Amino acid sequence: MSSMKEVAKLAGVSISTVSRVINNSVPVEEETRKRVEKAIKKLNYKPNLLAKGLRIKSGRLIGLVVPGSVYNHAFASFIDYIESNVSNKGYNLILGHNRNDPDSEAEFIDMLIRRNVDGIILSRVSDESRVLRMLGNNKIPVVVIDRAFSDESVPSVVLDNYRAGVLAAKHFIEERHKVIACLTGPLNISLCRDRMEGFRETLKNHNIEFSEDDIYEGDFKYESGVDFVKKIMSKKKRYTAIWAQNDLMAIGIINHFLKNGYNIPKDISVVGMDDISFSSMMVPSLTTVGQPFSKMCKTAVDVIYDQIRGKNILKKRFVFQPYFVSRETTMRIG
Amino acid sequence: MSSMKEVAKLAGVSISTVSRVINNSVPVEEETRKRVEKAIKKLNYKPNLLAKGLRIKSGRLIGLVVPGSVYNHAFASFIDYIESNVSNKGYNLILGHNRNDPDSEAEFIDMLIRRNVDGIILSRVSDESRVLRMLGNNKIPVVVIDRAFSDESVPSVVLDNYRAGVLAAKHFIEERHKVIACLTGPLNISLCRDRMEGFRETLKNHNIEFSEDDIYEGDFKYESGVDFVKKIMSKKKRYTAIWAQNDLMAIGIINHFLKNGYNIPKDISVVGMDDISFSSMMVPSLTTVGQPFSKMCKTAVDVIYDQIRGKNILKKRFVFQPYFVSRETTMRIG
DNA sequence: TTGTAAGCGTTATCAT
DNA sequence: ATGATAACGCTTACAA
Repeated sequence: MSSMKEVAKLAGVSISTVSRVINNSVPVEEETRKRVEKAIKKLNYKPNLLAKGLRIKSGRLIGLVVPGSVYNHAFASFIDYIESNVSNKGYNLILGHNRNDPDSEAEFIDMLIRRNVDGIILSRVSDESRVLRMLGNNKIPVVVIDRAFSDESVPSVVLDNYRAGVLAAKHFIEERHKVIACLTGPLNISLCRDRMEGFRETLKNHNIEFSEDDIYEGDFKYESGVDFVKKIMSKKKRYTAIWAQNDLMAIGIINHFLKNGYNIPKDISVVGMDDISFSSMMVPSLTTVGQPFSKMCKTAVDVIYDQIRGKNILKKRFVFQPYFVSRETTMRIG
Repeated sequence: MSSMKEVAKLAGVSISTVSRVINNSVPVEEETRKRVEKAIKKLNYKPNLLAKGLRIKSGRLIGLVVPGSVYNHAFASFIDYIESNVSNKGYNLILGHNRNDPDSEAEFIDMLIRRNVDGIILSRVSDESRVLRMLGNNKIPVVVIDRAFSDESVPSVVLDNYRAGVLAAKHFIEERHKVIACLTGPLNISLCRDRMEGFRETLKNHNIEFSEDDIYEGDFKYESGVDFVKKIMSKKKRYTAIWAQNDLMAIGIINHFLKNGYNIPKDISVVGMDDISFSSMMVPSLTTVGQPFSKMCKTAVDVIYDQIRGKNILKKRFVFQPYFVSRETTMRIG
């Protein structure tokens, strides 16, 4: 790699002139500019980003923390969308999985700070308060995606999870279901409770019986859909409709029913959530509550970008609406 | 962020002593070390990685280039596994998608070089020769995963794709199939041709008729499985077994058959390839030829790591064996 | 318009 | 064993 010095020498100018040509910050005489540009081309010179970053205190880097799991397809799209948007803005993405280990998560965030990252996108950190503490002194732009921080000073990009529950419930109501169950995600996660609330209240408003006994707590994994089916098959109550709070669990539910000779949707209707790519790639295809991942990721990056450029983020919480996709795993009763 | 200077001042030593304590390169008196360490802790000092990287010419960063696509689940696991291994070795991962655009790919690799990355992992670059040219001058450790470079000087981690074809064919032979088709990936990709060869030759050795007419070229996407079924349904020839060169296409095939009232595997056996997580999460579960992604990714990172440490990579090509997973989309004839 | 020089936060060479 | 100091490659006052 050639350096500015070499370019300067070849062009017969000082290194600051080279810098000026590159950043065209200050006017440079046309003739010298040409000379410098020729030298740059000849040496195939590209500014070193570490040196630049050290000097201007910006690594031109954005960090993304995701909960590490191959099995959560939703996060695969997150990474994809975020990377696209980040690179569109001329930044690079530095990726870190927090495998639900607060220590390695902290270590990663530490690294980010030490790299003079220009922004950090957090999705599902394992220890919110610790992260906040780490970020406290350094005024690095941050945005939380998918799960809001309780600390309202950090901007977040979230789904209207309550509304997701409403959409799922409404669908069941329209299709005249009366005996309904819900398989939630971990209930210590507030978005799961929000989804639950929307679901519960909508059913209640329509005078459909739905109690604590009809709520089952899962962990967002496929297996927990399977386990759930085993559990309810051993009970006397026969549900006609089930909402799983993510597609993976819904798929587990459907598959285990199918394996046991049930017909979906004739015997039982199932709705998922997320609208991952596989939900339309199965038979029967999955009816689900979708999240506008692509838009959410774009917004997350925009929020970081605005902060970088010193714009005041007025809105602290960017709420997106879920959409309902009616496919083949649900049908009308009777 | 505090700097060495501040630590030095607080500890009452010179900044070089601080550096020595941190890197314990040179012996430092126990008493001063303690003092310095106390200062470090007190200031919560962490070395700036840009400054360090600039000085020692190592960004402690490894770049990963993947073909950008949400829909290829296999690459989601790639990213996951690579990140784990990279971070285990104390490096960070900087991620870039090459959306089949040689220019943005080149730009990304350029960035990597300018960041003093310590290694680059390439999977499916769109323009091999260009990448090689870019890397030519800079002796950055490189490894190619999933697809070997024709230039044998670059180490690669690959699957024995020929063997994958053999495994698929063998299974069909054992199950007494005679009328067999294959849906390949893009045939300009050599690994697709390798898979094809293993498949074809094995069938030939067992005197099973299999001609060019039974080979269909797909593009690794779900839709191409669907299209394939449409195509063969309009022909007179009735296949009893199909090998798709990846799971996504296999799933497309199966689903379209199911939608048209066929029974899988009774009417037709289907084998996929990759063993993505969803292949075991469907009904019927997918019989497939698996790739040991986890091991391959670990090896790729190890190969980079060895190069970084100056070890001579003797073997230039690390070949992994596929494994066969017999599940529910295939059955014996008659 | 251009050049000189200081400084970003390290490491490494040289004295001491 | 420790401290000055140059250097890594860049940006940016300040001077000219």
